[in-house]
Amino acid sequence: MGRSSKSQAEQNRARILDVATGLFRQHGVAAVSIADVMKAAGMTQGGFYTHFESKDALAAEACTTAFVRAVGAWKEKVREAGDGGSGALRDLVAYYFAPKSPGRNCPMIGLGHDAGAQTPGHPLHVAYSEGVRRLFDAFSEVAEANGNPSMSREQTMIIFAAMIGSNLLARAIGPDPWMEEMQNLVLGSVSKTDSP
Amino acid sequence: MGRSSKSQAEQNRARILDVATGLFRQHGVAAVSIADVMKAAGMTQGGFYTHFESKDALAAEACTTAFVRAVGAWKEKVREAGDGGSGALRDLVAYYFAPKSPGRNCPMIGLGHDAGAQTPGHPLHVAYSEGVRRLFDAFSEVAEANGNPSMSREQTMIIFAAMIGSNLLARAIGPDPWMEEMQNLVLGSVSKTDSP
DNA sequence: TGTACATCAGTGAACGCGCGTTCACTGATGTAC
DNA sequence: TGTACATCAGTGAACGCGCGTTCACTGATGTAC
Repeated sequence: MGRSSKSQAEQNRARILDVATGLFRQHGVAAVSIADVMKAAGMTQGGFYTHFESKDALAAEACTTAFVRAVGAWKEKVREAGDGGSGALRDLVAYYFAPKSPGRNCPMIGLGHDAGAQTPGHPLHVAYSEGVRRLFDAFSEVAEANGNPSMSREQTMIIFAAMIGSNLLARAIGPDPWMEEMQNLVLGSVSKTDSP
Repeated sequence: MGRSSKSQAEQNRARILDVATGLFRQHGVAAVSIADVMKAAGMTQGGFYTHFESKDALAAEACTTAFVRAVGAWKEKVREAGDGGSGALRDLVAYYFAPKSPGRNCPMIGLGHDAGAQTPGHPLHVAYSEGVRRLFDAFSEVAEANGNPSMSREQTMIIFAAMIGSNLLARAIGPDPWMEEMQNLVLGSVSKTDSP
């Protein structure tokens, strides 16, 4: 196999990034090797460095991609729920809790450890911090447009944090009635603020 | 240096476990090597296997130790706050958020990724799951004894989850005004349920 | 449009390195008499 | 209580392995005429 065409190469780069984004969300950056990524992308590992300078560079780009996708998925869910419907936030939280393909796991949880291991200013750390902000902004926007004036910034932040915390435990512990109860209670706390 | 006395060996084993527990809480199991642990314990790496069967076995034991210590620290904080004082839960949450020595980081966050990577039934996974339950029980006990009948199981679980979620983000992002705001709001939500 | 050649995306073996673990060895400890 | 010897906690070098990265090579792609 010789040189690929320019468009084929672009496609290959996109595929590496796509596959890496999913694997990193599922296992974290440190637990996934370049060989894993390239194998999943259907190439040999040597070709990696044609497209990315280093694993670090890929991690940062994949982190950005993961958050962009998560924000996109959230906004689409809200659109599906209908404009300004008062249950939009509840639907969003339910979607967040719903079992998804492993590559669509919450990037705040999947990449949190790797981001925290970097010094501030490191590209992965920056990508993560900005990603979290964008996810919260999307969440907050839905909470505000929820047609419910009593949904304070405080409530929004607490539910956001509770959603993440319960999902962290659920992912670590696995299927468990107690974890389901916790998620249901968090979900229920959204509904409570729904009626004016 | 030849053979150590029986009591010295016991002390050394305890020291390895102690040091490993701290390092694992801070960095996670996967990011810490046996050489790191033994160096921190003041020994060479070969001696490790006199005391533990494998890194896996150490990880499980250190996980148990981490949660036992966390539960102990929580109970002591509550004792310091005074018996049944209505602000005990708030003090506990404030303590949870307070910056601590890295080896005292929340084990639910520090070990969550490693525990989640194991199959159910794996010693580390079991130790983690049981540890989380015990930490929640300790939290719940304080919430119930808080002298406040309006602190429902729902509120208890949500605050517990929110506490974990906001701390996960805070650890990943680092010092940040927005993160402080989030923690203050979570902390504030405890106070709100304090007065009957 | 054809031909000759430079480019470079991708291959696959190799690099140095750090990992978890093993092992021959040491000498102080614990024991038998 | 002393002496002779077996035990075994701890040392430090080595093991195989997988990691991130490099590199000589390949041959289809893109370009110059």
